[in-house]
Amino acid sequence: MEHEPGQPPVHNLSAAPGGAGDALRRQPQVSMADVAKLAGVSSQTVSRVSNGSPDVIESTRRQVIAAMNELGYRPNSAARALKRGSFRTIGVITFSLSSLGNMRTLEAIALHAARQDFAITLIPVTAPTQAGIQGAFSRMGELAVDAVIAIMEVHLLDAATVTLPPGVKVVVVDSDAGEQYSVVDTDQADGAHKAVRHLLDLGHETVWHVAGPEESFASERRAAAWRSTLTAAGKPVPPVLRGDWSADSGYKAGLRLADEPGCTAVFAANDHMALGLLRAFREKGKSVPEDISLVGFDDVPEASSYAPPLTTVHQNFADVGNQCVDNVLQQIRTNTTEPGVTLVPTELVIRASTAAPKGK
Amino acid sequence: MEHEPGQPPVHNLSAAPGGAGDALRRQPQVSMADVAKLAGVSSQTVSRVSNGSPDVIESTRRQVIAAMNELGYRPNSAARALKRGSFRTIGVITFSLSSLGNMRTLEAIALHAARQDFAITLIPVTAPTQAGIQGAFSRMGELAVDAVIAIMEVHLLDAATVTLPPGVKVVVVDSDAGEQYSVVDTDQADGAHKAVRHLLDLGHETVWHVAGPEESFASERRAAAWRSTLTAAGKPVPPVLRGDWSADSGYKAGLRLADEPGCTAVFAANDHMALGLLRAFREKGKSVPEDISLVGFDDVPEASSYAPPLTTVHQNFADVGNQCVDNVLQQIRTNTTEPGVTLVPTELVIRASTAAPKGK
DNA sequence: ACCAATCATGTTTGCGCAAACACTAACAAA
DNA sequence: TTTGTTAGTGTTTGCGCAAACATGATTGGT
Repeated sequence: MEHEPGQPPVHNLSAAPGGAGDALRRQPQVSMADVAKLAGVSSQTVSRVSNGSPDVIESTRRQVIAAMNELGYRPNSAARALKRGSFRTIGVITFSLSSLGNMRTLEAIALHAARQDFAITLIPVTAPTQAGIQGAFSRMGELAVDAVIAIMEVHLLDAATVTLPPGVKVVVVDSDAGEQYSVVDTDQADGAHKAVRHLLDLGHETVWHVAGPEESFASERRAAAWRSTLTAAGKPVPPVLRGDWSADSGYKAGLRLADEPGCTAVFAANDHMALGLLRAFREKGKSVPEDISLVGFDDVPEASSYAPPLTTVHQNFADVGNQCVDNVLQQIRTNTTEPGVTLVPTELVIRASTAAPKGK
Repeated sequence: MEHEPGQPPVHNLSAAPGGAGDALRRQPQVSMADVAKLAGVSSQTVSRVSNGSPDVIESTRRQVIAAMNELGYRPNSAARALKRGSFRTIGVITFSLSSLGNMRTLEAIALHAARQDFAITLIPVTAPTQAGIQGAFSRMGELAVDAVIAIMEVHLLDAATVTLPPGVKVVVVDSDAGEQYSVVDTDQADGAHKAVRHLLDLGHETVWHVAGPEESFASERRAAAWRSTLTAAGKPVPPVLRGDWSADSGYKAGLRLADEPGCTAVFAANDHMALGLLRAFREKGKSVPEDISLVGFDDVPEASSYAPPLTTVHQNFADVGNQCVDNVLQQIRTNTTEPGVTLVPTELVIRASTAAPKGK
């Protein structure tokens, strides 16, 4: 077996060139030509080695690699990108990263993309305004990304007259724009359904709901699923309380709910609001789960340390991220744009915040 | 005022070119030459307009911009980077993003960099191993970033034989490697000092400490400051309990602490562990702050909804991020590398989890 | 009217790389 | 032998842009 075909590209060269001297001005980069000269081959051969072409005889390859190491050669990705017309880069547009879910998703995206040798460029959007998004997409264009993953509410995306360079693929997270874009998201409806079903199965007459903000698709879909599950079970649908995802808003909702006589079961649209509810119930002298059962959504790491440990719907953010990358890469490879929705399943994690209602 | 000097670069061109047709293969990008032809000028003039050179007469500029818009021209950043030798990109290396602090810092970095027209490339490191870091830095080299911000424990950085291309600047967060690198970090010691001081001032005999993992510099510095504050006050120094930042580990520590007879005040190295402590104390029948006072660190958004609302040390992650970017940009501009430590102050947020000890 | 000093623009060049093609040597098939 | 055939390598070319320099068109000063 002389030189097996398709050797992996030679990356990861160590040993930077010497002392960089004065290091003012842009250091003359070591180019393929330099390596070629030292190795006594043509620069094209260096290119071939650098790209793992199988058509290089082993001895030559070794010489070239030796020369690369000696000079500390690093491929210049600008030139490479210029020539190839691709940076192997995916742009990720996000609003606030401060939501746990977004961050986890981003992390998974970055990891998964790296695995396939794609880099991630982060384009943060300051304000959820037309201008903000417009600017982000514009920057995208300049950055010559091969694809874009947008982690945001899609109605904002629509509002902006998106002017992506033609040929750039888009995947959207957290939206219902499956007809226009490729969408990947947690199966919100299924998760909410499981949560409500669980409470109903325990024997509760009905389930109250503390929803997230109206602008959030995730919130709206959880609410819709809550409602439809109740309706399907022939249970009354109590009025929706609305929070803003924060523990504080949950606390406020909890204060009201604690005074609601018939309320024995609550489904909070996320764990942080559930935390607020827990606090409110405690202050009002309602114990969980004896007086009121509570289910959250997200399964934040601390959920098991809430008092009591929270029954909640686990979201698999890593999977969402992976799916995004796979989807986008697929689009790049096949050069097609395929709208559609990919749903990532959830899992109900039952802990100590739910029980059968007292009377039963 | 005909044409004021130094007009801002023309970015943000709207109106993508028409229908992209079949859109297979790499779309022939609209180049400066195309714009030049349409505008009836040389491509150099287009370049000048694109870069906001003041040496272009207003009428010409308008023509060029019109042509740009008509064709949907977008500067090709690959070519630009090739020519200029800079991508205007900062690489950010992180381990897990799932820590609140890291993600907040990252967000601030992204926002602040964008403000100065720098892009962010995310380089995630899977495992805290030599190989992992090595790989990340290697990718950095290929990505031709102008600078690197490493959000990680620096001992890992040291362990890797870092081979960054010469001329790339580095800033490290969360480390004490101020002699080698430029370091930006929360003033951990001051924060911990404030926390302990607060408890002492309330009249507690001493303060117990639930530390983070030993590998963490943040954890170690908080612990050191806790110790020195006690010592300076002439108080006994109880043994350190050690957690791993998780609420669960805090819970376990809390179980032990609750049985400790003389323990009336605890300083937890982060809020999540404090949450676990709270739960343990509750289960053990110890009430906070009546029996035991507790201070956390981080000031996570939910801290105010803990039971009771947590007194904690607020970290200004946004500031850390901004400082990182400023620092790195400064290094790029002046082309110098200046080791040193920038400390971002903390703030003690007093809520309901601390009080004077019962006897007093 | 002359020259010089602007100013606005055009021309040439090459950044580093890899696609396309050209070439050579070695060997097999006819 | 001649003619492919292939494997390994070299040569040319141009990606899109902007620095450097060149040119032409205005000015203003004398």
